[in-house]
Amino acid sequence: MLYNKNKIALVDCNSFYVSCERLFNPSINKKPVVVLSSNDGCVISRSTEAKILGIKMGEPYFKVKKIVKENDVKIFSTNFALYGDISRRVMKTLKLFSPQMEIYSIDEAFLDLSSVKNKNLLEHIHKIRKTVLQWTGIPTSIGIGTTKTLSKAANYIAKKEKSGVIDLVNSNKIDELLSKIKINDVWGVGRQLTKFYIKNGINTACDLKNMHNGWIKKNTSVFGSRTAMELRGITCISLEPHEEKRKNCCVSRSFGKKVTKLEELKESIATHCLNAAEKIRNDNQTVKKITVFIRTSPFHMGKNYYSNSKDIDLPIRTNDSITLVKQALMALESIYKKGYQYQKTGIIFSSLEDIDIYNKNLFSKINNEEKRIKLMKAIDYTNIKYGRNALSVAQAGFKKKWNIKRQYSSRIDTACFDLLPAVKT
DNA sequence: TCTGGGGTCCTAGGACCC
DNA sequence: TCTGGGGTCCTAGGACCC
Repeated sequence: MLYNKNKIALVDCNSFYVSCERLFNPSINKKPVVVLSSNDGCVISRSTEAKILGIKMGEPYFKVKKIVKENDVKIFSTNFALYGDISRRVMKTLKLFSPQMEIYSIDEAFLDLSSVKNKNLLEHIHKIRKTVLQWTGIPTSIGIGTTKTLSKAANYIAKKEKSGVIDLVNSNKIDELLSKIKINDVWGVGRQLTKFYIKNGINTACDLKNMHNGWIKKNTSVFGSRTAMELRGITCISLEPHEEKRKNCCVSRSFGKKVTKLEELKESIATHCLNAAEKIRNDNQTVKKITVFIRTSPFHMGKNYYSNSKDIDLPIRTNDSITLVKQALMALESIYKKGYQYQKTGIIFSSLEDIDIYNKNLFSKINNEEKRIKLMKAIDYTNIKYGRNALSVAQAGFKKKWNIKRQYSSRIDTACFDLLPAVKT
């Protein structure tokens, strides 16, 4: 086996959404803070202080209300405009340390640091951490290993260290450290695999690493053996520095309150459809298949539960909002049933392709196609300038009574002048 | 009363063909 | 009326991620 000389760092922002809110509100530093998901439904980011209080990730807000009240926990609704902007600043800073970088999520990136000498490695990652904090105000943890999975593991431990940094490349205690990671905390091991592994006596990352490869291959999918090999330092998941265009685009929302009327469902589907269409136009893509889905609350199964979806295979690829909304509403009407309390609707665009590939449509059914393309461009431009929904179609509704709850928003938008925080002098 | 949203990849099984 | 084997491609659904 070849000795793997890769050095992959995983930089992960600590309690990212909470850290973003703290940037503009220093009074909540060192206090318990949580950020809620859309519709103020679940806890999706917690400060260390909130974690200590026992608030779990993903827990519904109504279940932790008592803890929140008793401990004066600060609450925020999501503000993705803000988090996205801060994320871009963090990534831009990281890129200076390695052009070979893969943005893995809004708050994580893999960096290829193979060219850094071993003896300088630790110093180097401390410098990355310090720079990101200084330039963006966001605290991070950094783990480094010879594979992505090992860097994830290192990062997991780094999060608990005061230094915020763990180097598994130059470590002779890899097994010891991996023994501290429970099997369900290993990257790539989810609920199902955890159940299976524990049943077979594999309880930690170290157990999995030292398990016979033949056994893993036989009993799990390629996924399982890939993870185990990566823990041994054999690269199976390579770094992908080039951003790929998305292959699917989904826009869905839960309602702020239950909805029964077809008219209101129509408004929501039209709204989601417009947002999705804007997204794919922005990426210069067209769509071939759309799926519309509606459902009542899955948490009250059996009690008049209804969930259905409808696919429509478009005769011609398009990204024209008007055509797409029309199709989506037809799909909705075919699955709508009276008498249900709907909780969520959504739309999925799949088999997306680059627009250039199918630029010319011999059989286009849209009259004046050129004009329509110009119209879409005008809509997108106007909405960027004057805010989303400045220009819309009538089907999307005006009142949107069904719209989400967003009770605790910090209302900071770094791209909107009126919502910028003011500094008193 | 109140339970997020947006992705990717893998696999089994069906449809179809020779 | 009986009956084979092998291949490809597509899709739905599951598992996983943040």
